[in-house]
Amino acid sequence: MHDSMCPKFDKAMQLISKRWTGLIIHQLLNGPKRFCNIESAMPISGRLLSERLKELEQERIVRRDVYPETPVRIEYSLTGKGLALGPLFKELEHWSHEWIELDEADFPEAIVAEDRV
Amino acid sequence: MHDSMCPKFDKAMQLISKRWTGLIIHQLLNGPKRFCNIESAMPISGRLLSERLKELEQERIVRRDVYPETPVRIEYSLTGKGLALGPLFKELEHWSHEWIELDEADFPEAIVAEDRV
DNA sequence: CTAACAAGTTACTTAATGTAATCAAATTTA
DNA sequence: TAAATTTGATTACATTAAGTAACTTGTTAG
Repeated sequence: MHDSMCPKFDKAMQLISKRWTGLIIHQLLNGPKRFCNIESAMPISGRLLSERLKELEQERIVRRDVYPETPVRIEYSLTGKGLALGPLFKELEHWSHEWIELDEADFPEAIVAEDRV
Repeated sequence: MHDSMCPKFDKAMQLISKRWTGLIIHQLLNGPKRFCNIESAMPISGRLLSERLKELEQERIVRRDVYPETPVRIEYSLTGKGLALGPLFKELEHWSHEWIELDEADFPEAIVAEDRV
């Protein structure tokens, strides 16, 4: 009978627990970024980055500013709502450094013998 | 070139941003729970709950205790690693109450006229 | 014997994600 | 003038993850 005692918390959880959303917000906590900056900062595809940014814009977590230079420059930045997530990500950083231990499988681009066969 | 500057943070994000994982941990922060308790506390299927609990057990975030009563009772609880996520969820609760505003679509089981046709 | 309960598992459908090619606009370059 | 670049996307298609419902195992109550 899933009571979901708090719909606000549920919605926040839905937002955060959508793939890539957290990493995108974390990137923008370091200041405004352009599409290609975010794309090259994590292994996300253009398709999903575009989709996620649109969702975050609709939630008023991210703002999209168009600079009609040449070539056009579009900057993504956090709104107040987005910036307010800063402490949460600081907390996740803290937890990860205290409790996560890495094994070989956690190094995403490890160069091992097999790669050079 | 996704540098992923911190593999520990990346892994923490992967854990948290997997569907249901956050809600399961949040449930267990209120004390040990059995399979059917968790299942009925959120709209997750037995299939996925079983899968997620196994993953969390492997990450040593959740502990599984078997009580050979009749019928058998199995209790899931948080380890120290899991309990250490408490502040993070407190922070998410805080953020959600400050910034999330609900519209009709966010009430999961709203009873509207159409349901009674 | 039949039903019920807890904690799953299996088979199958649907939705989300990954991959790669392509697009439009405005220049630069050849 | 035609081809090539650059940015911020979008489309088509393959793969993976998630949702749904029926079934399993072991035990006990009726």
